[in-house]
Amino acid sequence: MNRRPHAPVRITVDLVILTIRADRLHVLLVERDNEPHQGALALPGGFVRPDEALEDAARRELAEETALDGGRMHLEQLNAYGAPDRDPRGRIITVAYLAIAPSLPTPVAGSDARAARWVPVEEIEGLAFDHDQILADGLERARSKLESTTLATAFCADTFTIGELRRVYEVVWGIALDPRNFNRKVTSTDGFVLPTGETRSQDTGRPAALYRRGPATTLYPAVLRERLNSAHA
Amino acid sequence: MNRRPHAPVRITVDLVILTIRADRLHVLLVERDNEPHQGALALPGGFVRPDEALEDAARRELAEETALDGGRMHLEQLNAYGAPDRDPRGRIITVAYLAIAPSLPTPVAGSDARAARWVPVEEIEGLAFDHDQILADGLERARSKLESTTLATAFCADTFTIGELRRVYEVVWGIALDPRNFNRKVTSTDGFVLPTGETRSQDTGRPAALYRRGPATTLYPAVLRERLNSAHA
DNA sequence: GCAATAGTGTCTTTCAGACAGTATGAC
DNA sequence: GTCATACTGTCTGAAAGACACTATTGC
Repeated sequence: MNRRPHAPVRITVDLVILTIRADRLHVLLVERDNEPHQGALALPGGFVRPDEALEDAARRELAEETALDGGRMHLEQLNAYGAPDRDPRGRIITVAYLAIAPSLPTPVAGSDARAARWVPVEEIEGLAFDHDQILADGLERARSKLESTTLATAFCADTFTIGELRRVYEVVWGIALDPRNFNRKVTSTDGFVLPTGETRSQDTGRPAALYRRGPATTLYPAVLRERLNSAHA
Repeated sequence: MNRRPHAPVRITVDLVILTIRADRLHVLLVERDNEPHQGALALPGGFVRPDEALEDAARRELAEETALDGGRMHLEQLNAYGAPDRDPRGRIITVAYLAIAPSLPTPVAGSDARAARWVPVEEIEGLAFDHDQILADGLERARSKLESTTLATAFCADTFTIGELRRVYEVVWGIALDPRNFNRKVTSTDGFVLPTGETRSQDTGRPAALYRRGPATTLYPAVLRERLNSAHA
């Protein structure tokens, strides 16, 4: 029935690495310096080594690209993409991963031989291969998981203010949230954030209390996004 | 840097096919008749053909295994599993899919050369390869998506009663739900179910109104499971 | 003083959860 | 009639959303 039932293919991992810079959601992109799609922007990634687990390959690429301690960063598998014609070099299946990086005090640059740079997500179009689709899936995953998990804290440094956490939600969702209701919601959700007892002065206004991540991973009740559900005829 | 950067691997799709039979959640398993794991139970699956998209391969296997019209069944990608030692035959990466089949009036049996059979999920242990993990991930995905999507209707026939839909939730979640509150919730959620105007008599009791799937795919507000969140220290 | 942000309190509405009571069939 | 299930209505408490108000800083 099968012509070549054990058709050999090659496997890559591609990374959707998200961070927030200057109140905008950015993704790390590389400029391709080889064919195919030479010169086009693409998600960072690379081939999986023969005896390497998929997540190990993703974490290796993550460390190479961001020059950060990838081991402490949030990393989760997104999806596998395997359309037969997705890469002109042959059958290449990619397993995409979503990574969340904290806002970096020092801008990361030139960490790798390749020219990697942070690009605001709303300015992105026409990525190489099917990377537009992968990016869209990564964004949707991140937006969705903000609701029901503590993923938002992965965008923050070790300690953060409630205002910074709120800005994560606002930037990733692209909507404004009521600061007062958000404050009540976050501090009353058991295990979401823990007060450190310290405060931090801003440019202006009252200094904000500092928090660190709590032990919770899922949120109940969830932080709700909006009522734009598809529930109508 | 890489020893063999383009290491060839083989790709399979494995299927977690869920259905409800006699008020119990079942998954379709096959008995392996080849090494490795000969004689052990495993998820149905097979190699992806050279020019076949991943989802096409999954739908093909689904149709082969269930002898049903796989085209109308719910099918979604679950995860990729690629531990280097997950298959003793070499580097084999599997992309798992979750399929939901309606309760079948006629028991499906002997649809394929292989001995496939429905097994209640609570009786399953010791599947071949890493299929215990894949099954666990599939169950968790299904349980989670019952909350926020209309996935539950995929377990039902074209027309169904609210009681049948409630039994889907109860069986998949393994908890009891209040029939009266469930009824109010489902019928007041816009686009979830549409009344057909017809009724169906049961063995006993008042005949129930029949509904069909509505246009909604996501539910807002969600149908909540329970408060056993991990939000405590 | 003003501007800006942090944080508290209060009211309203929505909705989950509990449960009384009625409706309609089979026997 | 009894029994079983379908369905409606009502009450309560939890939590989201709106928003007035106070607190603490830099200027």
